[in-house]
Amino acid sequence: MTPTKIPALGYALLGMLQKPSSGYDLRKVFSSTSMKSYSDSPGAIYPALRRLERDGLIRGTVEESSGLRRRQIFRLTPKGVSELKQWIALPITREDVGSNLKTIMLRFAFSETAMGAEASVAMLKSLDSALTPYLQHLREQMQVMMSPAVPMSARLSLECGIRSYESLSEWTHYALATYEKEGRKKSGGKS
Amino acid sequence: MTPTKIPALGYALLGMLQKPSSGYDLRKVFSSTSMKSYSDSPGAIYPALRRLERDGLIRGTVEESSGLRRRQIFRLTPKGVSELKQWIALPITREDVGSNLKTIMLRFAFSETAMGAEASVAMLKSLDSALTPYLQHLREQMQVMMSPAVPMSARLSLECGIRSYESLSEWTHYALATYEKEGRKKSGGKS
DNA sequence: CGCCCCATGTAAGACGTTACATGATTGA
DNA sequence: TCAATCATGTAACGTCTTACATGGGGCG
Repeated sequence: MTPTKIPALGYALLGMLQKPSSGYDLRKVFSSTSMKSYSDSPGAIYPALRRLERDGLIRGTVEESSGLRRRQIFRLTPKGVSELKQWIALPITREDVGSNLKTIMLRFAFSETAMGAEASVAMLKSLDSALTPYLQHLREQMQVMMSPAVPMSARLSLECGIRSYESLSEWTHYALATYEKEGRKKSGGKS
Repeated sequence: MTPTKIPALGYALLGMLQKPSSGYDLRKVFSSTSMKSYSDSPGAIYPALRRLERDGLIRGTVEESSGLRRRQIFRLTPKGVSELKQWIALPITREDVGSNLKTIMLRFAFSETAMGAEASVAMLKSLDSALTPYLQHLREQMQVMMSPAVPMSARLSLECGIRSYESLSEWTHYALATYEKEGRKKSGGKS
């Protein structure tokens, strides 16, 4: 369906554009948050915006009224909204957990606004499921690394990864509990 | 001094080449570990190796004796060794901690073989120093996000980052303690 | 003999980085 | 009026992705 594959930066922009913004606004957000890893340079953002517009996922309208200067405000089109939702709802695999964790967290951050709390909860469950086998895989690698031939810094480095995924696993449970609490508040105490 | 800037993949290869290997060997390691995020495709690795060789950082020699088939074994040149050391010894800044953590951990993993345990310890201390202000920065962002206008998934996403850096901080202390223990063992109990 | 794995490569295209360019507005 | 910031772009360059190509070796 999607004619061209969208790179990570494109999806980050789509997610941000759930609130209509100019390219400059987006750049500011990108450079002031951890999203700067998706590039905050104009040479990346403006071409990316034009590609998204070319593909009909966003549309820009010039704003003159605000007295300042020609500013292009971009908004998601219906097609853009559905593309964003589809990206967020993508299944989470063990491989993703290993190499695209940043992207997964970005999708999660956008999930509630784009698709509601149920989708966020679903993502958390999916993430938790992918995490278990991945952690097991890492622990197996640790067994291999226990040979004294392996330098300690390499072993510690792997240990750092394991700890970080353990902490992530704890976070998923914490986040799920948080959503449960919220749900009870909204639907009235049914104790 | 270095004529061309070396991308992350190049340094990953340099580090791996502390043990002489063929391009195929490297690919296998890359795809079977978390280093696959530096790309495990031949279209990236072989050109990268050629660039490193062009810049005099590695040298490849054909091996025929093993009876199998034409295989190029690459080794670090003295220039390559010093480039690798210099990369590992780079100072760790708050910004690095935010956007290049993966690279930092890779440098640490290589540090002991390349420069000895003292360098690894120095990296850990440098990392710990950079971590404190970065964590503070994240906590300040959390204050901003406490507004109810911010969707919970976005807040949780930031919380995940904070926890992950807290866990990293604990790991640095654990790793430093591990090196201290090692040091005592080697230099004989001076209790 | 055919098939799959070893081991190496190449070509097209898309993308990001870097650096520069442009003009209009605000503040000193 | 000078500098800085706002807001947008463009061009060159290098690199990665994807997909394909090549040829020998072992195995059934």
